[in-house]
Amino acid sequence: MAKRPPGESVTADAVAKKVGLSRWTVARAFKNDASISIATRKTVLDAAEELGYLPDLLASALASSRSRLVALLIDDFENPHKLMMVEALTKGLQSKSWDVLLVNTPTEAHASSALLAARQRRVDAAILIGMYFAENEISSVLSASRLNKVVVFARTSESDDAISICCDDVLAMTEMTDHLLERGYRKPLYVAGPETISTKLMRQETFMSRWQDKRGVTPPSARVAKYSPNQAYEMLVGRLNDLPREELPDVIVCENDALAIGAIDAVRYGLGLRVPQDIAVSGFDDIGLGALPSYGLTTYRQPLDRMVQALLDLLDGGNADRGPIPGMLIIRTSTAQK
Amino acid sequence: MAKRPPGESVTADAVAKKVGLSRWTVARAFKNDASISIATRKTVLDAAEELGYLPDLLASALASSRSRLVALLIDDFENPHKLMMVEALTKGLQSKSWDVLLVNTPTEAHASSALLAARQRRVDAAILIGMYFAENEISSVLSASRLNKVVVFARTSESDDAISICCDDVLAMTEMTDHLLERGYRKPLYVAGPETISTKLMRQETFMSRWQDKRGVTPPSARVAKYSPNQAYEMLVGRLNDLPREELPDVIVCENDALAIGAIDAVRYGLGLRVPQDIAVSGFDDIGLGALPSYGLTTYRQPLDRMVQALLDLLDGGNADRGPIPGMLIIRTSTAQK
DNA sequence: TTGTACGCGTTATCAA
DNA sequence: TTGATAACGCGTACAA
Repeated sequence: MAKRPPGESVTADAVAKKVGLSRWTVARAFKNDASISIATRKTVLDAAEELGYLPDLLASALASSRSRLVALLIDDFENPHKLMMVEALTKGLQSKSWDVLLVNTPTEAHASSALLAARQRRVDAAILIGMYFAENEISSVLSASRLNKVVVFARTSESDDAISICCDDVLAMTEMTDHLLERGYRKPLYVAGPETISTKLMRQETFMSRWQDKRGVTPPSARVAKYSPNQAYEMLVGRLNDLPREELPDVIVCENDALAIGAIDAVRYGLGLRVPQDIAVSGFDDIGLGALPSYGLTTYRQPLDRMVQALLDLLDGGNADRGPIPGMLIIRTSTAQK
Repeated sequence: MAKRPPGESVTADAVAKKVGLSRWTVARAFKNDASISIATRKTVLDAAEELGYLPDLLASALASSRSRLVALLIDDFENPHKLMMVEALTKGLQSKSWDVLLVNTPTEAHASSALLAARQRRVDAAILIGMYFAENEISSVLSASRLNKVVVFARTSESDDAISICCDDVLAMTEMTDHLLERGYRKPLYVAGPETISTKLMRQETFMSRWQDKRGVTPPSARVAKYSPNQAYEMLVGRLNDLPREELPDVIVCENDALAIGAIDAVRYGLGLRVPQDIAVSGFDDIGLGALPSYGLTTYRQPLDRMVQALLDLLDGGNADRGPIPGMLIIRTSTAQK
């Protein structure tokens, strides 16, 4: 065995020896609901602090088969809203003593191997942050692995193996649509993101059917391959640039804020028009950039705090499947009265 | 011991039994540089695949005291450039079979306990992504823990316990300054971020002294408490709004792109002026948003790929401390000829 | 090239 | 409330 410099790798045995108790008593001092006298616990903890002892989570996981580690799979670092989610999730998880294994899964292939890698680390759960890829792929990996819990965050899930925690998109988009109708817009253009996701979000369907119900016509829509401002910009300029003024939409309804930011720039710098006077724009997610005075983006804020809380409840044994959670419509200047 | 459902927790022993070899031979089949015959390895790997066996990284780390896990400490999810770094780092690390423990450390206190938490997971290294907090704090924690390597990424480090991998800020800012001089700007305003970081970056010092050398005057500067567009926006509008036109700067030099985005919006929507015709703006980092036609931000791209490569070399035993790495000046429309 | 004790630091379970 | 035994799954060192 390699000799370690003294002072390194302080074990429970060392603490036990120091206080003249057994290793198991030391372990109990670090467990919240253990049967141990208050005095003993204090003795142990004091000695532990003095020696610089902290339980080894690897050994703990090995022995207990609970690692208190979760894998966070993310496939798109350019979408600011995903990062808000990562931030909220890490903060919430850490507050409950969960550690986070971050896995960058740019493609479906990565996602499968990522789940396997997570298994090798014995994570207690895997959390997919609104991912692009199809779920049948996931399911097959899951059935072959021993991942206890798989949570799809901020998206609905079709898989029985996965639990979904998400915002109530139908309610959200209904509110948004009603807001736009109330403001008097008549010629909307819906801008959707990647097909695989859009179909799961129910935003487009909700908007379309609600508008149809109220106004009797189904609005046109466009799609970009990625949730990126640049792609929305290019697509919209290409599509709208040659249109006569009267054929332009009076509001561009975007599936999320990343697209909406690109849409606002496209209207202003690509078409040379004003937002909202010539064309209004709405988004979804409430990213920080949209709150800047220059954008003043009307959007829908997802209930991140409650979603994170639901996740924590779920991880700690609760099976509180409360269904979709309502968020909040944020009205700013980008849909100001015409 | 709790009984596990059959099929779960396939161990090396199971594979060994199946192929009629010993457990240690199975382990060798999974080691790259092990002495094992090709035929045997194939036999073992085939059997492993069939059984769904993968080595348990926890047990492996416990036995070998190498976890192939690194902690990534990040304190600011709003700065897009940090996220570019997280993406590049995770991708690079994963490609070399490193797993990443993401630790959200909004405050200094969090950072200290985060390092302890990382120790509990036996990480092989901790990587600090351009953090706000002072390093003496870190050092004291380090000396008390057994963290092998601490890397300060994208910032210089004063601590002997930490290794720094960063862009050559002096070279970068010299190039930027010369570019602005060449374009004929005469009245710059420098916008700095939080003091604790700015002093480490050398960007402001370099700009100031270079400008002084060339033009004989030291430019004025302003500071915001956080690298956020909103704060830059507010600060600049407050400071410049009441100034007569002739006292306005002709170029706003920002310590990074987050500030520059806010500066551009401040000029356009807060002051009602044009960029770059009335006031030019420059940034640093080259975030995606700055490349949008509406911003066209002149900036300096950090050599992320090379920085990540340097980190990987470092982790795999190399001690290649190559010093700061040069990046690339990106000239766009925000500093177009007057 | 292959096989074997032993240890890594902890927890579950039972006994005292 | 405390102590003790037997795992958890694998790596190291050495022997065969």
